[in-house]
Amino acid sequence: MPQNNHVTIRDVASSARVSTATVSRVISGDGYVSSATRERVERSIKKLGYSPSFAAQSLRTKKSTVIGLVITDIKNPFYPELVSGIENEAQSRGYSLILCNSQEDTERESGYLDYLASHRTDGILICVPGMADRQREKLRKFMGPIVLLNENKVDTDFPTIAMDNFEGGRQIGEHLKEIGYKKIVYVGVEREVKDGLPRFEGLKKGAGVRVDYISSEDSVRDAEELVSRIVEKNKTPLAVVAHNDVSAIALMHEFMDLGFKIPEEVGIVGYDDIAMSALVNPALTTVNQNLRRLAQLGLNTLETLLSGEKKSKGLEVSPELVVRGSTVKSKTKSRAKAKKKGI
Amino acid sequence: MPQNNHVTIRDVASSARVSTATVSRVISGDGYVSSATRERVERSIKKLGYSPSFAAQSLRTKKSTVIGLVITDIKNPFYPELVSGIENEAQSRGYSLILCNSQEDTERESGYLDYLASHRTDGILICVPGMADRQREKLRKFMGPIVLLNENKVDTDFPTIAMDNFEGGRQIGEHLKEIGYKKIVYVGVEREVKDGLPRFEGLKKGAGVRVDYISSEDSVRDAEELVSRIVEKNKTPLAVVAHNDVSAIALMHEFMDLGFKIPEEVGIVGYDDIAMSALVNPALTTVNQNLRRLAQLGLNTLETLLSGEKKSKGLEVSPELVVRGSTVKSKTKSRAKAKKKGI
DNA sequence: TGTGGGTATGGTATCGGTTACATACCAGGA
DNA sequence: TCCTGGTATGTAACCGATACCATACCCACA
Repeated sequence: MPQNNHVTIRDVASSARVSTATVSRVISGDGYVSSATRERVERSIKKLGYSPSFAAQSLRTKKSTVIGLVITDIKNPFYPELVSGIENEAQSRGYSLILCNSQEDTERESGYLDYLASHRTDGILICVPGMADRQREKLRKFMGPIVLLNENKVDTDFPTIAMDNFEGGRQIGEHLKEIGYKKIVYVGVEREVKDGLPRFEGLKKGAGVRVDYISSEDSVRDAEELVSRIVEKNKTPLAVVAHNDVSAIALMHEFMDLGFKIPEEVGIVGYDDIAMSALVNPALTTVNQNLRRLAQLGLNTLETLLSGEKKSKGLEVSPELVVRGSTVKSKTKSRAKAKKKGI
Repeated sequence: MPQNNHVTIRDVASSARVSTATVSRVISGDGYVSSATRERVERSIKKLGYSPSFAAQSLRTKKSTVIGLVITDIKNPFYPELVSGIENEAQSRGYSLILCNSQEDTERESGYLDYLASHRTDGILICVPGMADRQREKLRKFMGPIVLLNENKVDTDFPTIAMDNFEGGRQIGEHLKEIGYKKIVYVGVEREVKDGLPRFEGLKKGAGVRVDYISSEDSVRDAEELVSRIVEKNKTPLAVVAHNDVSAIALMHEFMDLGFKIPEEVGIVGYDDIAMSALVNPALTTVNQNLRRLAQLGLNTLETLLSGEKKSKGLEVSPELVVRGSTVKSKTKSRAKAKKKGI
């Protein structure tokens, strides 16, 4: 690696025989600079490999063009999609992201908030259920806009972009009614009742048949037990609606292990539409939460708040059902394919 | 949100009736401060909600305690595991992470390197195959240690932590030999031949039977075509070894659609051991790359380089085979369970 | 010729910390 | 008594940018 001292704006200035002010004008692109000077400066910048110190810039301008994104756990397959959507949206608006994995840990949440504050992050996006409540104090002290993603708008003073969970549930319900399932079981995750309840309500509304509600702390770990509870109490055919795709996939796995036919005997529906859901067998019927839209609205809100306006709070994003093989038997692909390939 | 001006060290100093130097000593915890003064300062800090400006600190000290982590795409399920491992390791050593999604895009790679340079990031971890070559110039100019993760050590001047791909392939091979598959097909991803080739070689060595090599640009998108190529040229039983788990799951899906029995007729092996691999049906036999170890070694190397020592380069991490239902028929779980549950 | 506005550039205070150095007090040993 | 060294605190230069202000030139127009 190169020698110990960074190239500064002064090095560039003296190399191009101008003042630091002129170099600064060249970099920022506003103020008067003759084209001859500009070229000379740009050559020097390139020659020396200069890149301006973010610390100095942000100290002086009191802007960081960085926003914090707090999530629970990047290993939860829901988040990579969200992060990716937000990152693209942020980048296209000139912001970069500090990613904070709170890991469901109050200590870490609060540590990250200090961190974001000391970095003078321009704003914060939070997508951690319940965190706004827990960190009320710290958040109130933060100097800059805060937007909650996927949080219920009624619990909080902060602007929120909510997901329309009721509507997602309703779409699932209608779909299942159409197919003709007479019995539906909703499998919730206890920590996420706030999202789960409206989905459950929507589901009942859309399906118009009886819907049972069961839940556990960790529906993946407990998949075996949940499934045995379901099969003890119900006769097939029935539909199982899980709180998320990972859970749905685990449950589907268990049902298949027990010899149940999917979707004829047991229909499975997930939520989130993670990438993997299209790849499992049968592919999973699920609800796409429209994260791109969420990202756009989130950053829109953040930007309007940054520009000083008061934003009307409480936007909502509509999800969309994605129908796949776990509820609807796909045409016997093997035949179709065999023909196509001439086997 | 609070009023426009941040609390500075001067505000704290005047509130506690000491100089800024004393406040600084309290914060950093070194230098002489009487316990009475320390307490007074700490009370003021808490009262005012002060948190030191990272920009000012890092400008003055020329340290950022931030390291950059460059990956290709957080949506690739291999990465969340890696990111999470590295983040934990980094945090426990007092570093925080800037996550850079290069998206396979040379422009973005180079943009992120500028970004990391201007942030005066203390070091960079790169886990993007081939990037070190493409960005040779920029990397050479970067002032600080750079460690390549999962990159072949022979191609580069930078210290690397490699994954022992040959060994991973070998373990798969031995496992398949033990089961008795006489025919094996390796499905590679063109962009990742550098990892794929040693795995293929290890596979041949371990299996001791014929192994075909086919590949495509995107083995998920092309799963249908790949599978039809495989079934045209081979008779069952055969084993298919994919370059990664996502690809393996997609291929397995296709085989099942065509009516093949897994694992009796077609055995499937993946690579990476992503979380989903344990949840699909049948669960996927795969290779765990021991990312925690990778994270530890990566940060060890970075830290020794930061402390000025020259590190002997070229460490390697050994992977471990994880055997599941896609190659070995699990005991008829349904029976066992039915009994256990008294059904 | 004088004035004014557009263009081009330089000087320098400033952002908020850290740290070298200076100062001052106090206790204990020579 | 004086000196020494540990403890405690303050003063101010400095890190590397930005941006306000000043300066100066040129040209057009009154």
